[in-house]
Amino acid sequence: MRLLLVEDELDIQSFLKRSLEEAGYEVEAAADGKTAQRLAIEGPFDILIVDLGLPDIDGISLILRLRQSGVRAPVLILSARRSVDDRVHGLEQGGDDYLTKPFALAELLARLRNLLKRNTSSGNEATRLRVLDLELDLLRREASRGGQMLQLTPQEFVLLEYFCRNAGRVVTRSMILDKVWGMRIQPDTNVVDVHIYRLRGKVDGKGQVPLIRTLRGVGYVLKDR
Amino acid sequence: MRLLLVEDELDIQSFLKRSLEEAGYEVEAAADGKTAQRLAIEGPFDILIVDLGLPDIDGISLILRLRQSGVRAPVLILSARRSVDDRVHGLEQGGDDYLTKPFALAELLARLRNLLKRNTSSGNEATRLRVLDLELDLLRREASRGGQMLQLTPQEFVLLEYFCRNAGRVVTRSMILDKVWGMRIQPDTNVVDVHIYRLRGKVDGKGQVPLIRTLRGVGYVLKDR
DNA sequence: CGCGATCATGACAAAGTGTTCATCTCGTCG
DNA sequence: CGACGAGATGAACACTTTGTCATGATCGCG
Repeated sequence: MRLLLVEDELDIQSFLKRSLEEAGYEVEAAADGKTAQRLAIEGPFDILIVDLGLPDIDGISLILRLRQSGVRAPVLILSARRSVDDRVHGLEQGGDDYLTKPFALAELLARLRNLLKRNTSSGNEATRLRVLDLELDLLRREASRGGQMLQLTPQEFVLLEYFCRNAGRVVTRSMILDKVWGMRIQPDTNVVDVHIYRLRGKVDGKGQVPLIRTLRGVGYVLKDR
Repeated sequence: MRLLLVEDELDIQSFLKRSLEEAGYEVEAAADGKTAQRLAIEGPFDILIVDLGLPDIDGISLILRLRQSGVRAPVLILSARRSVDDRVHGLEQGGDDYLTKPFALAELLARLRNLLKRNTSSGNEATRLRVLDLELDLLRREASRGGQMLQLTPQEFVLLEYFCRNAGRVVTRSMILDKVWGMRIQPDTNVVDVHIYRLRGKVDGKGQVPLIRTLRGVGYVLKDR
């Protein structure tokens, strides 16, 4: 595993380099942005560790520039700042991670392994459901409507998932009870009604086109067109 | 869609037959188990509706016998019994469903559509994680150890899922905080400790080999061998 | 229009979750 | 060995989530 370490404080650099080599990485080190950029582009690396406090260039800018140069390897960002730069969060979408100093070496190593694994394994295995402008991420358990995140409770998510799997079809209360709550019989409960009510408050709120329609005496339908 | 209706009460049979035909099904009807068996084996059906109260043979036995004869079509079981026969639940694994009388016609139709869809679409898309004798069903949010169901709360499930995804690797508290709780920084919380404690009570309970090991000063590991 | 059934809604009770605090346990290191 | 510090354990509390219940609104039908 080839690793590029970008760290300007030389004592920290040498300490990390040694530790990383002991952990089995093949480490190249750079103390400033310019060197880092040159190394990163010529030699292919599996992963980069970048300290934000570089003398010649802002760490974030360096990373962005590397990305533009076609460097795809994940970056582990080191930062002394307690208050987190928002731009760092943005970077996480690109498969990066970060760590604030001081940190335990064990944690650095664990995060490196994590980044490498994430990158080599097949892409993110999100399972998604889409119905009109409704979107569910089944693994993250997150839902959104029209791009707007919905703040659903776990149970509400399950209910909405069931609706989406049966979009456009009538689902009766007892079907919902079966599949969402796993109950048979129990004639005297209105859990379904109540949860539909709460779900509507979040999914069909203010000014939106209502998606959950009631069929009196039968059940409910989720509109799918 | 060819449908076999097995119902001994003739008034109900004719009512259902008519209704089902109006709903677009091609319906054959039988009033006893022997006739049902003959019809089921000769003509191929897409779906069967079987009433449990047959005169000559127990409905469940009929279904089992049909299965042995190679009938693969899903069965919707009708039952007058309020108290549910356990064997019926067993059948559900085979892609069947059931309904207790009295029922709304709309519900019968909805369940038929559901059964047909389930059968035609690609098999169940459960996403599973396995570590030793631990098993997680990510979509159902159910976990078991050694075949024994674990009664996990939602948050405990998420935590255990994270452990399983990183089985055999060290995970630090801050990694867990990041990925399970989505927090950065916040040095003064022991949510992780407390939840590990609660999770251990369920996963590593009584006499079991402990799977969650503590690495002092570092974090935790889930044993994977 | 008025009645009854069905559904919606708000209030409440119970369970789940995160925090804080205090006390124990046990490895590690001087 | 003995002290220290990290982690485990357990309890108490506030807050959220979830299910139940009672009541009010609404629909469909005569």
